[in-house]
Amino acid sequence: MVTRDGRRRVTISDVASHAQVSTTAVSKVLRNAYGVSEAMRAKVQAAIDELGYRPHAAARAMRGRTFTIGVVLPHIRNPFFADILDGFDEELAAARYQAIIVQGGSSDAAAESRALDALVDRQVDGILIVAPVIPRARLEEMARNTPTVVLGRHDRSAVYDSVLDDDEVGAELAVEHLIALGHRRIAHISQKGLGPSVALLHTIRARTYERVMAEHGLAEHIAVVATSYTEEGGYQAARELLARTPRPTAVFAGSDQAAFGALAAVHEAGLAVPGDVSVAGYDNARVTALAHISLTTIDQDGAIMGKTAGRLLLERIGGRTSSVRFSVTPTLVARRSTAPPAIR
Amino acid sequence: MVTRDGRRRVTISDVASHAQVSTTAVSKVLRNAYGVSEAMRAKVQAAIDELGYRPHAAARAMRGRTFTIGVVLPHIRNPFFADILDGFDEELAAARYQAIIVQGGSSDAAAESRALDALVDRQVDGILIVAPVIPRARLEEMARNTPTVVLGRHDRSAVYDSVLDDDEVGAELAVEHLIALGHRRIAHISQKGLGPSVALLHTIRARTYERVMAEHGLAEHIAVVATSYTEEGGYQAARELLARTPRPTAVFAGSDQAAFGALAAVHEAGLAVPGDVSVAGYDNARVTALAHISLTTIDQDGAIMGKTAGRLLLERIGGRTSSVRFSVTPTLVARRSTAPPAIR
DNA sequence: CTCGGGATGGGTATCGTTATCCATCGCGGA
DNA sequence: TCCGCGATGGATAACGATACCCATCCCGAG
Repeated sequence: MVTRDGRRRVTISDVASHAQVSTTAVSKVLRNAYGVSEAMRAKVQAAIDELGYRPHAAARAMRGRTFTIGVVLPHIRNPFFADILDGFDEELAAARYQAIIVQGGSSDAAAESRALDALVDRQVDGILIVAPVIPRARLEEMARNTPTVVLGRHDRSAVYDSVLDDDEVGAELAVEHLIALGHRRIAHISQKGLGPSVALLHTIRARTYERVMAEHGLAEHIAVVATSYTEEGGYQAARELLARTPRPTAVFAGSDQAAFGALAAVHEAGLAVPGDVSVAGYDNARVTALAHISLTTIDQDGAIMGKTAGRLLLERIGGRTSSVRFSVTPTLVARRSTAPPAIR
Repeated sequence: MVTRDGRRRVTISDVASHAQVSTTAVSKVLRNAYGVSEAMRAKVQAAIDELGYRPHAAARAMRGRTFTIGVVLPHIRNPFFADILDGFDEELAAARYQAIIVQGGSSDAAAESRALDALVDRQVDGILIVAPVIPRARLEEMARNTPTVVLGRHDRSAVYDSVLDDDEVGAELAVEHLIALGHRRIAHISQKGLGPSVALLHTIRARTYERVMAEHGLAEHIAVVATSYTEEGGYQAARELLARTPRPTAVFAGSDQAAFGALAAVHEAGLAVPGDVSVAGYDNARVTALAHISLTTIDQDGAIMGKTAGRLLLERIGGRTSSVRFSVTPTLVARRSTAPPAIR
């Protein structure tokens, strides 16, 4: 391959001739393969360093591995994904794998499917897909050919690994917390238009909200507005909720990002948090801990989840075929965005 | 290539035999090359659709294009980058290019350099690098071989295109705004440890702050704390500033993310924004507009910058060799985080 | 002294696609 | 009738690495 400035990229043959050995020998050193003496290894490594050789990932992809992991995120705007990636990257870096991220389009099954194809076309060694909305069959078809870890989805599969938190426990914690504070008119912000699958985490959070409300005799106060787990979605949903009479005294948003939007709507309506309306989120994205936000939320340790996803993926690439499911138990983090309702 | 479930991936030869033509003909259709009749095109396209053929990017990379653009972001946590990517992706999708994102490690030159290498190894057709801190020589070496657009850096180059805002104007707007409100003890939060290069945007923002302060006879009140453009950095810097006696009445943070951290520190210290301390940021990330945050900031239109970066990159891939520099003029967006200082 | 086998290094087909030739066909002009 | 040329389709050598298989060397056992 000739580069634009006329210099050839350094290839394995350059290294081989420089070290006076065969390309096979160099390849073996690169792959840590069996049948290389210490002397050979040293000689080849010296030539590699001297020439500044770097393996050509595309060429590798034709026969072997690419040492590349593809990550599909709905959208990089969600700060919780940054927490996940911190743990994921850390785990991968140790194994000299590189993560590449593609955006799957928040809750858009077609876009998500395209993103997945793009990764397969690029011959990644493994895939991490976060909160996917595509059908399970599609996921499994993918996973049969490429090691796959699915993060944040509840259906079980024999062909991919799952990393998730117990959304039922988490949602229960949030709703119970608000009820314990004395709230009765508690509303919920969810996502819409993704089918009724109980595998999707927003469905579980919404159903759990309804169940817990009913268990406490608050069935008549159930109010779910389904928009999306984004600031915009949270804002729209909260505006709609605040316009109702009587308006809710507390809002449980299905994600921190949506809670952010809800906070904005509450302030914009001239109401105080938590004085007039309590707001709780879900994810405990690091940014929610900041003092001026201080959002009550449900913690699922993103960094741990990401780190685990990385480990599971490496194991699968290493040959494991059994299916693993890793679940973290969420906890309530009560901060200053929730308080008892005003007495009336 | 045999996939794990025993099925071969559909290749160009499968399409060729199915359509009863040569692989060359199929390749020509795929590339829109010269020398294909309408009949041929239709026949081949039908076979492609029937078999669900998708080009193998890695194999393509061995001889031609990958239709992949690499994006190096310091870290996906910064919400302003999401704004940039929205515009960028939109522009690329129309040309059937796929963007892949790698994290460059906030302000870590070694990590950034590795991320860049990773993209080159993967044979991307072009590179967008956002707010890089590596030496210009390294950037140019890269750009000579791969079409490159640099976003958010002020050095001029004949080999890559630049997209940026006028940071001098922006910083001036912010400081002048605070001065016009009546502030005198105005502090600034910057980044540290990246060398004194005047090409780096934080350097320009910091120097402009100092210049404007001096021009208004406020040289004695200049106070710069250099941490990093992150929430954590903004928080640490603000804590240090608030501990000083007398403490500043206004803080101009070099980025919205740092301003976020500063807001947290102010609240934690039991002080009010803007009553006790005014805070201004830079970037106008969409999230800053939310009512409960309502951060005064400097707008540089991220979506436009991203869209332009995409266009320039496609042009370069298309063969343009002249160098382009696209600069947006920032504007002040005054919100509720700034106000006149309390009378004392 | 030969033989067997482990350790080491190398030859080479192969992965899927592109790009550079080369071959063929049909048709109009000399 | 023959020649030349444009239009079209195909054969094939790369691209850079891997992995299978084979060749060689050395050493101890029989």
